Amino acid sequence: MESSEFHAEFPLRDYDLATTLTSGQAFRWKQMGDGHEGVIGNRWVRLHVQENRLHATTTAPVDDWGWLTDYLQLAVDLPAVLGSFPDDAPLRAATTACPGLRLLRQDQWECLASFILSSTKQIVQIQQCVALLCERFGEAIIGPEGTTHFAFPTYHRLAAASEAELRACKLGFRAKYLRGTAQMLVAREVELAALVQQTTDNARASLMRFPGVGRKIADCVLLFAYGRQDAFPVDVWVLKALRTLYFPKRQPTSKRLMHFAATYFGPNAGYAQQYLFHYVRTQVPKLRKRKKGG
DNA sequence: GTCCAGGACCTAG
DNA sequence: CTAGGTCATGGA
Repeated sequence: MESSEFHAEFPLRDYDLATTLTSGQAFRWKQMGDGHEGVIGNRWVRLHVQENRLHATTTAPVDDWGWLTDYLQLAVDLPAVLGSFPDDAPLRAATTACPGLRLLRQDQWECLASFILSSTKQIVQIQQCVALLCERFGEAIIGPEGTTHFAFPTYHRLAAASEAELRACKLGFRAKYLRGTAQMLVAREVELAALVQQTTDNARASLMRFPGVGRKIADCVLLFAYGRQDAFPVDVWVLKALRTLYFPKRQPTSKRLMHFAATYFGPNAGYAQQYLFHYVRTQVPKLRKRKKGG
């Protein structure tokens, strides 16, 4: 049986797709040749950019591409976002270093589950864990030429898995957190869809009821899945960015740093955070190597 | 071998 | 309230 492919094109402006897909907010994208392949919901998709046009290919018929344009947030006016940032040297450097870096709008459950896995793990390890979870617990999806891919597992499926099965996906101590969260969702103790109507503070408090979800992971989910662009996740990299770029001499307490982060960056603080995160993670190590080698 | 990774949680002071 | 230990696992 011959497999069919379905194609669409979209104009792209101010959008670095490769950097965005691999910037540590989503964990299922693989660079393949001149494009990226991944799974959104229960669709396999290949994306590739040519001359300011996005070419998308899937293996299931599509009558409405909203699932893709929404995921990629193609309608966001990036210059307007950058224009809302405070005008300071660190952000000028960060936005210059990676033009076109964007925030995605991901599935709420997948994002929550992925970031429960993320604690004290490197991005490559998170990708490994997510891939294992999908292979072992996700629904099969038919890709191009009969290849098999997997959707992200439902919380019903993960709630039914044993802790040992989850640990076999290299989750370590995070296994019981993921299982506990899945079970709370099955029991409807928290409804992810209902958080859309809540204020950011209330939604954050609801997310932090899940085991393994503290302030940082809650903010990641608010930012990457709920579009709360004022959410400002502070991980070890962002902490390093704040300390070295904004307070190189002083050594503020972490409480004061958090207060600075929560009040300084404005309505699109989450975007600023993503630029700072990517900047210190990619540029600062280079500067170190130069110093060491030269 | 050592340090560290998109932390959370528990305990002790 | 803050500080420190613990939890797994693998990359650099």
